[in-house]
Formats: sequence, C-alpha cells, structure tokens
Amino acid sequence: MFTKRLLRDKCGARLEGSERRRLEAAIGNVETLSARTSIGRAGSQTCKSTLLVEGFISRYCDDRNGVRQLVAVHVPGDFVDLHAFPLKVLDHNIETMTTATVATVPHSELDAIMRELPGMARKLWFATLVDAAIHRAWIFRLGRLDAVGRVAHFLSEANVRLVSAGLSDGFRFAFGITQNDLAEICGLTNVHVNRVMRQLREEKLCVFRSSRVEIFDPARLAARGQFDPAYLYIDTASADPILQPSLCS
Amino acid sequence: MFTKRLLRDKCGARLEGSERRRLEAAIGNVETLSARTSIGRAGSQTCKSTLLVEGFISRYCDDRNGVRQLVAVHVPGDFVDLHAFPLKVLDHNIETMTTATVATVPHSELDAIMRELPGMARKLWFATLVDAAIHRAWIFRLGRLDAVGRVAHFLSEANVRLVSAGLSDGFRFAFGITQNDLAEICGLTNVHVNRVMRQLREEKLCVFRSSRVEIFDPARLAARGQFDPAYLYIDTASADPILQPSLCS
DNA sequence: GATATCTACTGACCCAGGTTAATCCCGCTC
DNA sequence: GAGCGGGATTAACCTGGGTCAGTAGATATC
Repeated sequence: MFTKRLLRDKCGARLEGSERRRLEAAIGNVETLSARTSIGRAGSQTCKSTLLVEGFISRYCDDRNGVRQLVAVHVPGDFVDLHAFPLKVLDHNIETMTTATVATVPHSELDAIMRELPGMARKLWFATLVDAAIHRAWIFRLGRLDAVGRVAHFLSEANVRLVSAGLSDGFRFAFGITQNDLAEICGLTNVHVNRVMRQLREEKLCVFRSSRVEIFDPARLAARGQFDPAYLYIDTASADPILQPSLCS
Repeated sequence: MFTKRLLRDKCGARLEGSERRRLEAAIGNVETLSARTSIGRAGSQTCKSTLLVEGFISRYCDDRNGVRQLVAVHVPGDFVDLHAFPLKVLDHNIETMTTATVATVPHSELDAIMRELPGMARKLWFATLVDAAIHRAWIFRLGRLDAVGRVAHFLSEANVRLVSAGLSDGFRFAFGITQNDLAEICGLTNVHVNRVMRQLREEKLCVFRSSRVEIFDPARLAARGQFDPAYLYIDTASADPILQPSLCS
C-alpha cells in the first residue's frame, strides 16, 4: 500500500477505497534512492509523477552563485511533483534529502484515472493546492519572521505534517536533514541556524540532534513562529487526536 | 468579454472559443470595487470565485502585530481565488489594491463546466498551478535576494505579466500601488523600499512615480533581480513579440 | 589506528536593513 | 488659499544576521 498516506486526514478530499486501489494499480515502479539524488531538473519535461513513500524530498531553486533556496520539503504521503502533470515542465529542481522510497505514476495513467473516476480530478487538484497553501506560509515565514521565528515555524509545520503521516508522536520525530538544509529552507546561513538552534535549546523549546527533532513544548514553539496549522487543511475533527490540542494560539 | 485575458499565451492551456463562451455564461455578476476593499477573509468559506477584469488585487497574511505580508498580486485576467473552488476555505485574505472590476463565478457553475467540458478541468487546474509557480518564485526572492534584488525581481515579474495581459509595452505600465505595498510584497519596510527606489533610479534601471512604473532597461533590471520568466509559463513562441528578447539572461 | 570527510559549533567583525522621527509634496476639501 | 491627509523622502542611529576563519566531534575508509 504505497498510497496509504496520500491525502490522509485532508478536509473533504480523502480517497475512497476504489480510488486508492486504482491509483495503486497505476504505479509504474517503486525504488529506493540514496540521499541527494536528483529526481528532476528545472526546465525539463516530465511524463510521470513521484509519490513519496518513505524519506524526505526537497524542491529548490539555485541562485546565480549556486546558493540554494528550498521551496518545498515533502514528507511520506506527498505526491511530490503532481503539479508536473498539468504543467508538464518543471520550474525548479527536485532531489532526495535522505534515503527515500518513491513510487512513480505515469501521466498517461493519471489521464486514464481522471477519465474513469470523476471525483479524482478534484482530489488530485486539491492535493496540489495544499502544496500551494504551504508555499504561501513559506512566503509569510520568509517575509515577516526573524530567524528564530522561521525555524520555529518550519519545525512546527514539519511536526504537524509528520503527525498526520503517523511519523511523529507530536513531540519527537526522525528528520534526517542537516542544519545546512534548515538554512536553505529558512533563507539563512548555516552559521546562523546553529545560533538559532542553540537559542531554541536554551529556551527549552526544542533540540535537533543526530537527525532527530524533539519538541519540548509544541504550543510555545508554534507561538514563537506564529504558526497556525489551518493552511495544512488537515481535518482535525477526525485526524489523529494528537492534533487536537490547539497549536494555533 | 470579461474572460479575454484568462490563460492568454499560457503554454498549452489556452481556452477554446466554446470554453470561453461557456465561462462567460457562468459569470454571476460584475462589479467595480474601490481600492482596499476586502473580498475574502482567512478562515471563511466561499461558494464563488473571482475573475479580475481590471485593476489589481492582493492576497496577504497578517502577522501577530498586524504587519502584512502579501503572498500574491493579481493582474487583469487572473482567476484570483480559483483555488478556493477545491479548497473551499481560504487560508489568507484577499483585497483590492486599486479600484478594480471583478466578475464572480459561482462554484456550482464551475462544477457544471467541469462536467460539460472535459478539457476545462485541466486548464483551470493549470491556472492555479501557475499561481503556485509564482509563489515559488516569491519564496526564492524573499529567501535569497537582497532588497534591491527583490524589488527588481518583482517589478520584472509585474512587467512580463502585464505585457502578456496587454497592459505594458515592455517598458512602462500603470501600477496604482504604493511604496508601502511594495514593502509588503518584498518583506521590507517602506523606508527601505524608498532607499531601494532611489538606488534603482540612480542606476538608471527604473523609476516609479505617481502610480506609473517605467523600466529603462528590462534586461539589466531582470539580471539585477535574477529574474527568469520561465515560471510564468508564458508561451513566448506565440505571445506578444515584446516578450521575445530574452529577459532571462 | 591514521586519515579524510562531514556536520556541529564558536568568536570577532561588519554591514544591510530596521527603527524612529522628521520634513516635504501634492491633491482635496471647505 | 488655508488646512489636511496620505504618500514620498531623508537623516541618525542601532541591531540581527552575514562573513570569515577557525575548532571539535562523529563516521567512514584504508
């Protein structure tokens, strides 16, 4: 069941059994890639999309000097480049951040699915729009938060998304990324991310050691990053109870 | 013809005559709103989407202190909140920036259109994904460019989008926004935007006076902002010839 | 067990952009 | 034509985060 996490707990867009089975049948192949493997390049055409089963994948743009800005981080259950199905051409690069297991779905199969199952078009569209909502949150984070706020916001987001994926208990999760990755996510330097992590540690908000994040006080961390999970469109009414206590305040 | 600019020049997603007529028929009402009129609030449900006919509209998030970060600026021809059709709930606010003429399309009509015209689902989906691609460019801009670069990048983007809408000749366009708006777009303060505008003026790159932008050297301005229009998915092969000279370099 | 590599971590210094507080300018209203 | 209000503009000052130049620790390789 490679699609078991896809659209899980998403407001009004959960997959029906038949839809899930059809999508499973559409999977071309499944493979495990090592960390830092390129999956797609800006400007390239694509004829298939990638479903992330295990591990983490980034999407990023390079500036003129090769300095990287991540525009998205994907967690298991995400349909990483579903947007390439309508767009056809990529406007950014895609790369595994860790060892990752991915399932690929040919666009021809997606065409067929959209013809066969009328409800799927809306649900797949929905999935890409949640990514867009996350983009907006990232714009807010970069435009209006200071360094500590940015890191706090991102770690809060990662925590909620991983709870929904069943990969965080709400306080700790495995996250095989480096401080340098965090810098490329938050528009900072790795040196300053290190200062920020020390501060978060000293304020007893969270620690990030040997690829594991531990959040001591999710509500305070969320407040520090002005994080409100509404943009993730997770249906808290039926989602994992760990998401119930408001992280928004 | 309220939809005449919708998806104009977009790579492989242009509307056919019949599709355009059907969409025109779906328009519920058309009205002209004054500047700074709210169109939608974060958290609210919507049952219709707004097509921008004339003027400019912003989408924004407020931080805890009420400081605003714009996440999108819409130009005539944009389907401003089409994403609200699948998402149903807004994760941000929408407001006119200038006097604006808008046409609203009920979601029930969009449902009908998707049933009647099978090709439309893909094209509407495409339109929302171009917005997402623009979000990604904004993330890059905020994360990796300095103040002058951010403003140069945004003005280059605005220029190309307005050329495609037939509202810029490639060098000058009416843009009824303030330096404060520019600050809220670029994650800066209005004071610093003013310093940036002076610098752009002194470097003979562009001026912004009484609601008009004049770009003296689009290529140099684009280079200063590391702007590459690929993410706008404008089909340069058939678009307005003004877009032909590469702005990307 | 020596070496290389990667990531975490730190201090010293500096500058881009924020903050504060004015002034200026222009179009509006009465 | 005086007064007003919103935007543009500027100067003086300060600080958050970048830059540079390291050290330290943990793994992997031979």
